[in-house]
Amino acid sequence: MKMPAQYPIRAASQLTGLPVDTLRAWERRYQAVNPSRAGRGRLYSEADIRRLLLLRRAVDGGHAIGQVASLSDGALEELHLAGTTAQKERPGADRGVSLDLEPILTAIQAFDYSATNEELGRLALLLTPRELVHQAVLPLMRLAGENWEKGLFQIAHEHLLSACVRNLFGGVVRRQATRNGRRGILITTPSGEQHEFGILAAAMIAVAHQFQVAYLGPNLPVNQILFAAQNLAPRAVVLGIMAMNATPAVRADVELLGRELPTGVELWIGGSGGRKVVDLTASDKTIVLEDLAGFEQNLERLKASGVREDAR
Amino acid sequence: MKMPAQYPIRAASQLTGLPVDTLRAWERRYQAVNPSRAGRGRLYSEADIRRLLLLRRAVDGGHAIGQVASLSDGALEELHLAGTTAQKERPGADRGVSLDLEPILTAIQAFDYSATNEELGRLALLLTPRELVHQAVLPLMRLAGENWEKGLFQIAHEHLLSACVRNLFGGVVRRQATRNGRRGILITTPSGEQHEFGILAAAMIAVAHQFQVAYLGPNLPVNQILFAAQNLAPRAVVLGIMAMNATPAVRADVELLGRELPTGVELWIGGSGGRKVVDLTASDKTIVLEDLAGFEQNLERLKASGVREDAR
DNA sequence: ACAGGTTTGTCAATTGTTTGTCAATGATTA
DNA sequence: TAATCATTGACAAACAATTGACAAACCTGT
Repeated sequence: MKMPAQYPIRAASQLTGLPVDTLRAWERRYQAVNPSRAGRGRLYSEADIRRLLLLRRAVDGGHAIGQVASLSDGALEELHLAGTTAQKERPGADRGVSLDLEPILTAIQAFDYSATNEELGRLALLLTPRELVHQAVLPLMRLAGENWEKGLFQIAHEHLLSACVRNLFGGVVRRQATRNGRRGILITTPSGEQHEFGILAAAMIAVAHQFQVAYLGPNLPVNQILFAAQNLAPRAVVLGIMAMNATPAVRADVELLGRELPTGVELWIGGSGGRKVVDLTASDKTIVLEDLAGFEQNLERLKASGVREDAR
Repeated sequence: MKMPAQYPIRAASQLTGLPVDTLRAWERRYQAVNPSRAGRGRLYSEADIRRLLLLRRAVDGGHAIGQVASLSDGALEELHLAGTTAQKERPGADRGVSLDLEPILTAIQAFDYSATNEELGRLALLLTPRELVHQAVLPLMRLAGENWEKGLFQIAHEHLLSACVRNLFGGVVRRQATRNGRRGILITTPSGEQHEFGILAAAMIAVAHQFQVAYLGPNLPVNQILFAAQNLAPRAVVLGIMAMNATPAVRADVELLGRELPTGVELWIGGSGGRKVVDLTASDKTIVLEDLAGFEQNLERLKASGVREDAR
């Protein structure tokens, strides 16, 4: 039995970034939330925290608390989606900037490490790992890239964002990697491929799908990938390969893996160089992941096909 | 067959950083723990210590001891905690925690990702970031290296450990980096230096010393380091440089930084290549960090010299 | 564009509760 | 006898709730 966690007002304040006075004011004036009142002091539930974060997001987006306080959680979520399109009215606003991304973007722009970290953390609390990747981090990286092209951002801005995201993702993967499902996925990149972001995002998606993830980082020699796969006996080995690194050597590595991996272990290749290193004429168990959606489809397929053997 | 370690109240106080009185008060008033009372005085088990640390973490995170004291260990771990866990320095810490690295080593040997992760997490809970680096991670990396030389470990084993450590460190730095102290330290490596472990360890040490860390990851171009330093206005910029990467280009980078960094911003160079890239004849504000101990000495110096301006 | 009214974040004063710490005392051991 | 620990009682600081108030920001109708 799990007691739903309860948070006193101080903890709620830290988690939401709202001052305690504001928490009380919102409750007193608009009944924005109604935390339980066991004994002395308010106790906010997880749902309350989430709702407060939604409210904050709305308020940060320019809505008046008096107007949105009575909305349902669902309406609050839609409101932010609607806000992204309605944003166009505002002149000079970037297109498609989700409302909740703006605080982060301004934090990055101001080169405020703490603020970037905190806001990212709040988003992580509000969203599932999957949503975090799709709705927050990927758009953020895209926006950062655009801003760089426009001359608004420096490389350092991107490093700031990347470093914060890297730490955040690492923490999430770490927490979820223990005691998740029993289906395993091994994630890494072959020798020569240093880029980590793609496989980290993949790891986030995988944990969101309840897979037990073994994340080994980038740049692992083939024979070692093989060794790891033999020991971990995952359902699939996922490799990320960028186009610029899709060398003949890597292609040979992938072929080797396709041949030598234990039966029952699939080989999935993602990243912009995925297609380049897989020999499509050889119809083996190697699968090219065109994008994250394709990755998720394969995860779902695995989940479905694995039900029987899991139920045992 | 070894007896589970038992700690008298004084030792428990040292290990947890909680005053003796508090330990007794928590037990008397909330039955937060029930140490065995074999004859003379309380004897806390490892599990008790762990639980006390969890409780402390929760309390630091804004929870009331009266509310959380009755929660199970599992529930305590589940609690989301916002970033402000300003881990208080424990007086006389560092002392003989019977650190058993064996479980982790066997977990790595067995290539058990979850177990490695879990054991590392347990240590992280038990130790301050500083102790974690000195007493757990560095020894582990050394042991892994030795085992590799002996042929017991593969490269994959080291990757497994590195990946887990990377995620763990990232999470710790992330949590502590949010408005801890007001003293700032910028940590990164210059272009061409990809190795991240050293600067990550440095970041861990720095947060343990209550510094506000801006960790930007490796491989940042000089002009961007300069840009970041101008924006963040840290007390020091810390660069990690390995001997193999101590190229003339990097040397020029370091010189440039030594010249151009804003006044009041020190430049610290660490890593095995530190000495090679600093021109010792030019007596500027650049400091070579021989090892982590030297790093900590400089941190202490900064802390001491900054007292006045902090007190304002 | 401007005056008047409303919204809203923040602060202050007061009251009651929780919690860390301390002092006094007694018991046991080296 | 000195030292360590347990117990108990006590107390001040920190914390939370409530109410009231205020100023800045924000409408809104002219």
